[in-house]
Amino acid sequence: MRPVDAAFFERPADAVARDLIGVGLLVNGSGGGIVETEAYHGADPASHSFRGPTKRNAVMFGPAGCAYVYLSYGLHWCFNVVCEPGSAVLIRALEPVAGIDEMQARRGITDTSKLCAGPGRLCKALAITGALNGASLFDTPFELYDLGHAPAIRSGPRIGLSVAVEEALRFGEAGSQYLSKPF
DNA sequence: GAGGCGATTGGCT
DNA sequence: GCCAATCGCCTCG
Repeated sequence: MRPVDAAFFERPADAVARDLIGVGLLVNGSGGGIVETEAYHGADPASHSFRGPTKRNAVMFGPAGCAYVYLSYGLHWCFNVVCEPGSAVLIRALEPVAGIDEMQARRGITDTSKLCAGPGRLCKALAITGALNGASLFDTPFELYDLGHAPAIRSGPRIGLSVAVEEALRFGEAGSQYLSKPF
């Protein structure tokens, strides 16, 4: 598997999104394997960066490999990784591996197939908030690791958008039971 | 300075 | 399947 270093993220968001499937992500020791992502590129009408830098999306124009965390619908955090300037990958779902007890307690449920199945759920399970906006994924509390296997990848249209719905920029592990929605 | 809306979720019909 | 919750950001006047 390709090493997950700074150069890994300094690429177009769709390539990073595809290659992140099967990569392990931990926050303060809890997390698991990434099974679902979405790419948001700079010329993308659905991307926060589409109209240029603003206070909220400033991180998207900063260094690759940093976290872009924003509040959605006034109550859910969404976790992205910055790629090329103005682009990012939304982490939508994880297969729980480590710190499962902690994640179950934070979510208030025990069903592991729904623990991290969706961007808002994932952030709640891993305790990701706006406090981590701009933080590097190569520094604590983050940890990236190689799961050591290359899963079969599926792609399809992104979820929850009103524009650019036709582009197949959602990626996921084929047949995973931990997806927010099946492909 | 005010109004509208969103990369969602969980609960109720 | 539908709808409310809830607030920061963006657009417009």
